[in-house]
Amino acid sequence: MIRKKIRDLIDSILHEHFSLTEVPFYEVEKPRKENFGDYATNVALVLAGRLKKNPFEIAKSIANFLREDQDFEKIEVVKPGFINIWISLDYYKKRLKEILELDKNFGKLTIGKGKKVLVEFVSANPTGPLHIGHGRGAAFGDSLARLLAFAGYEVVKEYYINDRGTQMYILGNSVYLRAKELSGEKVDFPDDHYKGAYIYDIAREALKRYPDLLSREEQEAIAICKELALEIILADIKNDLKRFRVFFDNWYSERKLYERGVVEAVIKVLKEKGYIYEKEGALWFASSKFGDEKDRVLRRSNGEYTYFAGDIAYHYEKFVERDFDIGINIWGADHHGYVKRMKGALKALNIDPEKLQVILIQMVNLLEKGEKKSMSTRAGEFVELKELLNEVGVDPVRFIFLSRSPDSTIEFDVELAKKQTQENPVYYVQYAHARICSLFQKAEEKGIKFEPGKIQLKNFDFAQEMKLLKKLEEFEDVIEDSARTLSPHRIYYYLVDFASVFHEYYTKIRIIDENDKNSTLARLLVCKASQIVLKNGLSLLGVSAPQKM
RNA sequence: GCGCCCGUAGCUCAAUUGGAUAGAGCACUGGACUACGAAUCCAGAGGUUGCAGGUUCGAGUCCUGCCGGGCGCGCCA
Repeated sequence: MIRKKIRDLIDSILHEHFSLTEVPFYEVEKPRKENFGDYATNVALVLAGRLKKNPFEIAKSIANFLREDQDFEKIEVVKPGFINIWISLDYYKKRLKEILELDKNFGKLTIGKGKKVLVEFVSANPTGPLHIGHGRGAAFGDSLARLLAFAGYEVVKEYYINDRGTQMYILGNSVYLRAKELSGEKVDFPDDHYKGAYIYDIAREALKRYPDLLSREEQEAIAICKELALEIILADIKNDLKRFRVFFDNWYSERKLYERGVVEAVIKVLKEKGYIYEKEGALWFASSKFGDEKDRVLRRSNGEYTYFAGDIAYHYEKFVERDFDIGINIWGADHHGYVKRMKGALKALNIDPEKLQVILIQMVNLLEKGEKKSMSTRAGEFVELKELLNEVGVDPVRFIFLSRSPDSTIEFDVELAKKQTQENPVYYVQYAHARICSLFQKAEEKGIKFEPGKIQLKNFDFAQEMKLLKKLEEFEDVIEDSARTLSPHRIYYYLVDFASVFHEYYTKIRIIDENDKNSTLARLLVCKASQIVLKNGLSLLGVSAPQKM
């Protein structure tokens, strides 16, 4: 964490020698160009205005203090007032051994300070199998959760199940109607019902389990169908997620929220605050007082609560009863209009809306034979996640989904994804890991004992290894930045970059040289550290790091 | 009409959150295996960051206005 060290050092210089009590935000970054140093800072430029001094002079003065530290090889002051810093080889050597000692824990940070974070994601309605859009949300949420835990947050992963309400009823009725159809009855299948083929499967199962289904009273039969559908679909969803290496700590039932009376209780709280009123037989929440465009219905005139009512109760529990410091909701971008009312509800309940961070994930567009396909669960038109996993595999799918910022729409060309397995960047990164594994096997075969603690680094100059050493050092910074900006895709780019540096090194340098065991061991040390970084990085994305491939 | 997101190389996307000469992969052209894995490497070509203004030491990034695309605007979830 040399970057943090630089920042701490500059902070203390500013306190001591510039008598600044509060330090404004400035950058300590890895410059794009090598000739601008290993790290660079714009601190002098930021301070120029405040101190009313020439930034170049400020930079020179700060640089002089920095030069006293052993870990820096060289410090330069350039043009408008950038300070460019080169790190000493001794520092990197020291770090190499630390990486090996930390192993699985290398990259772990404490910036989360143990804050309790609830990451809620997928939460797809249990009205049909997961499609690839859900897959993106699943990969993202899961990876983000891993990342935050690694960064020192206490993370809980949760799936909110909408197991009640209108859509569930429609699901039950869809199954019921299909069951009738299967028994030879002619039915009018409404357009707003679920048309997927899986409904027939569930209907068949219903008829099998309840042979007298159709002779029962209609509402009772529909209720039976609903429960069965919920059970089967939820099991299917859980199964897909498990296969996709996505595991939840909690499956949070909306229905149980009602059974515990939370919804009623929260509405009562809102009523006492005067934000609830009745109009046209419905119960309304005055969300427009809190930034929403208009007021929203909580209980419809037919007595049914809306989804929103349950969601308010759910979030109330999250922040009040369950005491989470941060709630991160990962929603499809089509739900963006929902954010304002949700935050409005939090404000009304005296909960800081900043505690809730909603990440909107853009759509996955399906391109099949050059044509865009609409994806609707209701119409039964979608590519299922399991189908994609069958054809492409878990690792590539996760890797592709995590390669983009949530803000950007993914154009998913199904044919290309199926065909492209060999050229997928995931193999590029995994290959680097497998190569290292095979190196160690080779070394063992040749009788080279790798004992990190005993390796002598004094006579090895690391000239060829510098690029790798610098890249290794970056890992923790990447974790920090990814966690701060909630951007797992940054890890993706780092890993591809890292693999590239490693492949280049591997091609250029003969690592195992039986005639020079000392140098061989020094090089193997760098390889071991690289292996650790690749493995830890891939694991944050939920992608495997194979020994062989 | 209003709101959110996007517009960067032929295609798919990055860009350290306002930093220095905008980078990768795919595709294309040419090269590298009698040595640890060629699922690799090296080199080349490819750009007025949608357009026009503005803010400042400095803009792909922030502000305003256009243009184009996606999504949403229910007593559905």
